Amino acid sequence: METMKEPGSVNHRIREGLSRIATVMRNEDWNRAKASGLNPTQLSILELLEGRGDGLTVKEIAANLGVSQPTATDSIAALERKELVTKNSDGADRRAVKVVMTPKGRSILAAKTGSSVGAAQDAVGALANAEQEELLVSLVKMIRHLQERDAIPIQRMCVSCRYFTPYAHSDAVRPHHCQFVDAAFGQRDLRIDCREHETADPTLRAATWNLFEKG
Amino acid sequence: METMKEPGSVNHRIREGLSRIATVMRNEDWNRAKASGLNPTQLSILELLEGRGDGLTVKEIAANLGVSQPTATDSIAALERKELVTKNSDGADRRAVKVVMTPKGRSILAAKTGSSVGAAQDAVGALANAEQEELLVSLVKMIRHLQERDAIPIQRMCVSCRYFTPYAHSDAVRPHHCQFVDAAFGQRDLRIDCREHETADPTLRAATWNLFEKG
DNA sequence: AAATATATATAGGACTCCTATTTATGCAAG
DNA sequence: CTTGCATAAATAGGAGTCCTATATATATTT
Repeated sequence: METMKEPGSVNHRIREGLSRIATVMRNEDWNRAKASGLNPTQLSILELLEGRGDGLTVKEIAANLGVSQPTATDSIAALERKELVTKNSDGADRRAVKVVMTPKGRSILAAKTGSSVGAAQDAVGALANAEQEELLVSLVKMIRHLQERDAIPIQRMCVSCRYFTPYAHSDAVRPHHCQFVDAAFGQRDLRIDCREHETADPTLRAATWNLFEKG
Repeated sequence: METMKEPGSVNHRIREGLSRIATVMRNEDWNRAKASGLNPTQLSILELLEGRGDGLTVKEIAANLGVSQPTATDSIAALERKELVTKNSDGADRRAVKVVMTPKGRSILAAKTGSSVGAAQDAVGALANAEQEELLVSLVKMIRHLQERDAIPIQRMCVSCRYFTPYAHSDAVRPHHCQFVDAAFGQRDLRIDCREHETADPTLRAATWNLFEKG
């Protein structure tokens, strides 16, 4: 469309759109967090720690938050002051620490979860079911692309999980199979952050992806 | 999927996915901004001001950034110190100020724009063309939903523009029409932030949306 | 003219976020 | 086994985001 006045590719416009929605989500995060006496960064550390009994190292937390290591140290310190996390020494490496949630941290998280749908999720709800599914799959593809390029830490998604077998069934609604729970499930149930996730080795990951993408 | 261990709706998972990608984008923004001696907030104010000769009020900037008004004042002050914006008094309302870019601000923005594709846009590029189009349309729908609920300021999108006529042509590739440039264009050219945007009145907006959604 | 509403600015404080550097380990090679 | 490089986290120092509450100046309404 050279006739249009503005430059820019679809990619660029999609980025713009994502960015607008991200702004709304950041706002919602503030409100969600404030209700627990936290700020969004602190809350997302808590969420990150959820269901990871062994905890995470400072470095891992920094990578997941996409901030520098000293910044992660800062925010973890803020959570320590509030007694929502503690640091255990990592048995294997005495330089490292494992940050784990305290019971108090868990209760704060439990109180918050489940409440508050928020405008952004509401906007997703305005899409037709088929569109939601397509959107979810597109996001999975994008995140997977980022993972392969080390632009994002490995996420706990089905497509990188050793328990996942795509298109194991001929059922159009529930074609996939999760060996962990030994059950069939559909595109719209693809996990972005599954507690039971276990990263498959690169060979299996590649094979799984191949199957998944072909559909 | 009650058989799966984790709770959560598609909405929730989509939100998670959006949030992961937002983290990557935030990181890229840091790098883009740093290259200009700015930080992401300052850069996005500059981008917001781009192509708005009259400038924007502090309040409008705060709304667009999704932050409180004093925070906007803070960041604008930081930009003033760097002489990238100035405040003009608004002729109509002497309480208000119009923040406008200085030539120096414009040159910084010009230097930056066009460079740097970034991992997030790259990930969008990994999607098939049809998927990109669907993704863009889904984002437009979501943003429009947020606008209607005042959860986001009016964006300069085609679908809220008085120059936009959806499905004016029978051409499957370029069904839409922009009266500003008097040209046909397609779904993948839908603008998220068009300089020429002029907000249609609510009645026209509703009618336009109706046409657009029916497809 | 008084009361109310609106647009910014100010004050005060917690915290994010960075880079550069230090400290304590870990690991590898001579 | 010790010298030396790599890595995990902490510290130091500093700019700036971001909030709430409040003050100030102007609009607007009654």
